Amino acid sequence: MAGRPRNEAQREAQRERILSAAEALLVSHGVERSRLRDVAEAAGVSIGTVQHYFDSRDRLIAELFDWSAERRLRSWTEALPRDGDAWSRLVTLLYASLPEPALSRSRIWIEFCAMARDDDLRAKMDRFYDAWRPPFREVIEEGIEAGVFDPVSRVDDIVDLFIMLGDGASVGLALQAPGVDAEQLRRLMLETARATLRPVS
Amino acid sequence: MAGRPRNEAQREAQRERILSAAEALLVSHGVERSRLRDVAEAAGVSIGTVQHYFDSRDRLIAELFDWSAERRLRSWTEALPRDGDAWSRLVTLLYASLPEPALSRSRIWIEFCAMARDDDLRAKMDRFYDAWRPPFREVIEEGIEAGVFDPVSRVDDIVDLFIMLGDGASVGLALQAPGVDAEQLRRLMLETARATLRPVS
Amino acid sequence: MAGRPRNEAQREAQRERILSAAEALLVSHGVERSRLRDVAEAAGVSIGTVQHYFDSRDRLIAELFDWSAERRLRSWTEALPRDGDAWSRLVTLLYASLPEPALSRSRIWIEFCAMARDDDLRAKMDRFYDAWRPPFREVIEEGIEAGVFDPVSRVDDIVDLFIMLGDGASVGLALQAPGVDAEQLRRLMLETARATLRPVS
Amino acid sequence: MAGRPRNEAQREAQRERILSAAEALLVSHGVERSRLRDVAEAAGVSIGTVQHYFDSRDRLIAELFDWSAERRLRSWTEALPRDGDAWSRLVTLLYASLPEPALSRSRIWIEFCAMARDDDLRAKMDRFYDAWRPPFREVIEEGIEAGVFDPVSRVDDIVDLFIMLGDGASVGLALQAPGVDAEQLRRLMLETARATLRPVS
DNA sequence: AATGAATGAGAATTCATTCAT
DNA sequence: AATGAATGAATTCTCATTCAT
Repeated sequence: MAGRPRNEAQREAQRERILSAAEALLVSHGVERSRLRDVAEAAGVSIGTVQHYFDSRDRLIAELFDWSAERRLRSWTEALPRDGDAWSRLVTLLYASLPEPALSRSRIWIEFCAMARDDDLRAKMDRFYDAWRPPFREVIEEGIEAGVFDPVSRVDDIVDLFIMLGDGASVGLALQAPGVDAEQLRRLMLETARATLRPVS
Repeated sequence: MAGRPRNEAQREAQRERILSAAEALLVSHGVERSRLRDVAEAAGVSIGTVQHYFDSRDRLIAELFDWSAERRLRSWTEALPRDGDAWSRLVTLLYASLPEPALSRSRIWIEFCAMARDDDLRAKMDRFYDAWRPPFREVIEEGIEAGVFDPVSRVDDIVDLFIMLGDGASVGLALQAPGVDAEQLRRLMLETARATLRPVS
Repeated sequence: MAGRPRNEAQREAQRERILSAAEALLVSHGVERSRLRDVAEAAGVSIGTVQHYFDSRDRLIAELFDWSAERRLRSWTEALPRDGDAWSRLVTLLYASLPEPALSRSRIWIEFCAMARDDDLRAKMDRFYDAWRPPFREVIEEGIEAGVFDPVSRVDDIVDLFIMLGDGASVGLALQAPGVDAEQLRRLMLETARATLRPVS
Repeated sequence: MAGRPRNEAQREAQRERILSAAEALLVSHGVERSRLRDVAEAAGVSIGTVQHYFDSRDRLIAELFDWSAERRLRSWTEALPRDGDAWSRLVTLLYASLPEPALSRSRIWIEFCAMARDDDLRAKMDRFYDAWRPPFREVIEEGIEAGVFDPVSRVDDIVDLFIMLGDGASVGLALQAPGVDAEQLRRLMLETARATLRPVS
């Protein structure tokens, strides 16, 4: 069947459709078990179309990572509160850093971490990893300046601690480990923040 | 070359040899990139021999996980200090829970987490995940009883926090994220432990 | 060489081409000796193409049986004479039930019988086996009503007798047993029919 | 484990044990699906032992055919009645030619027929096929001389007809075709014999 | 633009055979 | 005599990629 000429918006919609189908597939079957053929089927297009849009499987995966990571980061930064006191803003940040609500978030994240052995993807991951730091740092430093935080250690360490907690939460969720759920994770984060930043009540 | 009958010990040695070679391979190339052929070559046997011992690639991977997980756990529990005060023992535990010394250890661990999609492997992972809790709990409770710990929250939460930190560290190491290294991780763990358990100096 | 989109008819033609090549191969070499590679070569396509159309070797064999059995049955029922007296029509039926003209036909037939161990194929065979009965029964009953047949036993038994003769003929032909050939088989069938139906001259 | 020296009888017993296990396997899984390994397991010996006794898989199959065919023929000839009138002796022969009682008899027979494409086995099968003729011929000719049979056609044709019926019965039984069972087959044989030999009552 | 038939390289799997013990 | 570890050739299976339509 001959294709119809598409304007930019239609092209983009088609791309998103394929990416979205691919992401769902990666979550449930993993990267290596997701064949181009399945992606095409799930997206309701032909294999040829997938390759028309993404050239090769490797590029599809790479673009999927970008798309996925960017979406996650954006949805996080959009959640950044502009007002309120430092503590309440930090809590919002912490909660938003949990790979919630969908379990799929943690799965895909872990999957990408596992793939990050080739330098190309790892460099991307690093940049992504790094992007989490500034917002945390800002709100903490603000709290310190405002005199409401009394951190037990260096700010940088506390920032990295929060990020590690987010990653650890991803692992726990992806494993669906017994006793690990969203509520518990939120509690752990809160308690850790309280213990390390010692906010004045 | 034809095989010779082997006794049980020799059989087991051969199995270990293959598992060991396979682990090294998985660590450096990842699960999906490790072909049977490479495993055989690395172990210095034929592909047929690998399959003689493990039936299929899938089984090899599965058994490798068991073997790997068990070894990691054992090496951790063997590191459990029998004497000393609660704090120094806890520190030993925390340091030992880092997927050190080989950075590669975290890689394979994350890889296995990513694979834990099917219930079979996930159940195994869960049990493994669970095995980390008791030692932490014991030493913390001991410290409390001895009056040297003054925890800021429930013991169970602190235990899970430490485990999450270990997982988060694995992710950070696997990604070789900038600024993340063994020393920093040890520092973070120590500070977190200090902040949440408030050991009496 | 890349494939081109094909319409339904072309697809079917390609399928038939492969099936036909496969049948010829199975006839001459047997099921187990016919490798996918040979089928592909005989059909003038690549192995991948065979698997594109039939998924797996097992499915190819299964579909080949369906295709083969249906063709044999159809060619038989198409040979059913519409006019003439009961006796001459019966003779036509009997002759047509011989796995002639190709001796090879009996080979593949016996091969399929031998494979009919699993219930799936056996059920198919049963249905196929059963399909031979009605035409025989009809012509015999017609002859009885017309008063030209005077059977020595129940019609159903005679029908099954003819079918068994057909199968026995297949075996004899497949074995190329000494003294067994198409002409002798036709004679045997005729004499048996005459002895059991006692047609009025 | 070192083998014990065996006397001739023990050797033969071991052979029979393997052959017997192999036969059962062929019946249930077919020749091609029966691996040496399964035979060994079924016989309770090692693969090496099977090959010690039969050299190669092909020889095992070949010897299995001999053993199986000879056993079937012997059990048939042993059933040959020495006394009684021609008709009752013929009936005994006919019944004994059915691959009864075990369904496995027909299965293995069909299996061997299917294999008989290489000349070596086919020659053996032919000789085996031929062996059925003399006993039938003798009893029929004796009946004719005694004036109790009045055959509708040449004796040779009637003999071959009976043999074909036996083969057809094997096929029907092997397929477990609906309506085909031992009793029906006996009835069909009897009626056919009566119709073609016209015994004087 | 879209399709999917065709390909073939790469990987896993099967299994009879060899032979040291 | 008996074993079964080790092998490797033969085969099937997987799947991204190419490209004519």
